[in-house]
Amino acid sequence: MEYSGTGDPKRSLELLWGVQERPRRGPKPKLTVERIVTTAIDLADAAGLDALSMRRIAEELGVAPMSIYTYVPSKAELIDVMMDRALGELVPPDDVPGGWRAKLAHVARQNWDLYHRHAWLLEISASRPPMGPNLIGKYEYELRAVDGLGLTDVEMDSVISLVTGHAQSSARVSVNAAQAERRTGMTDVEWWEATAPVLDEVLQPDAYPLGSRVGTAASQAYGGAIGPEHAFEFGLERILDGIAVLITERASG
Amino acid sequence: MEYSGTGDPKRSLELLWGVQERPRRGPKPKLTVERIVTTAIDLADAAGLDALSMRRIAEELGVAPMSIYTYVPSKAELIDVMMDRALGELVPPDDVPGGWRAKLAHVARQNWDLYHRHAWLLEISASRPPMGPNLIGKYEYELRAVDGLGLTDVEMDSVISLVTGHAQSSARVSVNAAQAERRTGMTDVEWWEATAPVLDEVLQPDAYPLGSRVGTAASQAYGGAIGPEHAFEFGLERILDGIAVLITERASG
DNA sequence: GACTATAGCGTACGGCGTACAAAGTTCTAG
DNA sequence: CTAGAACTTTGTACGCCGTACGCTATAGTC
Repeated sequence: MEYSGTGDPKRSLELLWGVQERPRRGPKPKLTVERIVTTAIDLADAAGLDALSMRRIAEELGVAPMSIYTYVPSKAELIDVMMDRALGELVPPDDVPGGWRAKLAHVARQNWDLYHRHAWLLEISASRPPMGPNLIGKYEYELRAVDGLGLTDVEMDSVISLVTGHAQSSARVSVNAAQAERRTGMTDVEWWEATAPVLDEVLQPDAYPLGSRVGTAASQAYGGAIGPEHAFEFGLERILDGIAVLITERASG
Repeated sequence: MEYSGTGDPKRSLELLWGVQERPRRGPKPKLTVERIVTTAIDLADAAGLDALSMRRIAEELGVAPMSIYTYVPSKAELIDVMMDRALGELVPPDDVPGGWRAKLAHVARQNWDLYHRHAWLLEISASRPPMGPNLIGKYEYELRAVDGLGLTDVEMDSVISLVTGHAQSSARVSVNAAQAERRTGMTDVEWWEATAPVLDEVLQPDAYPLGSRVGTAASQAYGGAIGPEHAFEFGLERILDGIAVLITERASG
């Protein structure tokens, strides 16, 4: 597990906002923070955060491992910058036609997509969020989706957290499922074929009637890759319905 | 990041269900899987999954590191067993008075509490779930909370995923916030005092009007430890409202 | 008493992040 | 034009990690 926000806040922020002034002496730098971040994101996209090592980044850049530390205080700060960079890919909901509901759905799907493009975002434990331009911008335009509906400020914040949290947790399931095969070298079918017989030996017949019935139905209806996406859309509809109830209450009460 | 379900499924299941037959020869084992799992859970509770190493467990048990591998094929399987064991602490919703709504709320809060007691559960990437008695039991009794309401099997599954997913994602925020101080050696106040001035220098005034207003309101209303819990309860209410809409549809349609 | 299955463990390998100090490079001050 | 300061690059080393391998000691079976 990698942790964000463990470094010196001042140094982190300078990095995130790119406010380091050009030094006036010394040899020309071979690299830039930009190039390091781009390389690191590519590596993490391809192989996950576990496979992202300072040595590996350096190798990719044709440089000694320790050279990276001239540009970035530690791996934690690098990951902060990677994260903020990735958030810059999100498309704000402002131009989405339709009311709050369509805009919130757009926000959720943008987040869902982003986690699939950069699955390593799900491996970061953001104790203290990297306060970069893109994170702050994200918060701002996501809030605009629910502005002017009669919700309190605190409710607006809660609604955004709920919707983005749902996107994150659904994406986690989806991404894990997609990665399981690569990681274990075993397809879902192979895994189940190895698991089911042993499970049958150990399970009392009809000990779990509901679980067997529902589990079978669910896996048959949306077996494989469609399952998590369906769960995401299903949950999103319920959540938006629930938010609609709140908005109606506030409007009529 | 630690991964579950990466080992041989057959061996994993034998471990989870405790069906290894007692060997008939050789020296008396010093340890049991039980003791190893208990020790590992205690260590993980205290210091997180990162600090849980085979060497550390062995030290705690007064044994050489490699001895653990007599009982457990690898760290991945050990974590599978730890996870299933932890799930055994959950209290089923059957005896909760009230209808589906009270029962689902109970399920959500049980999950929320569990993640706080065993924060390391959030660090496990469960690509293939450990099919132990407690995981299977959990699915069964959670489904009972929404049985007989006119929902399809697939909908029942989706509802449970939604509720437990919300508990997990809210707990993740809460746990991260609680751990941030220990991890960084810096309180929230100190962190913000170091962050805010640098941020002010770099931010255009009024560039983010909504974000500033709402962010301030949210952090003042539920500053510190209450924030995540409020977000959890808020989200739970919205989700249950949304599920109510679905149930009403199914009943009337 | 011989055989064998099993438990326990010492050693070693290849990975990680990064502290530290030495060496090389470029600019500035005098 | 030169000396030294500021800066970049890098080699080495430390202490962690999971665990493969093979040896030794032990306990049950024939």
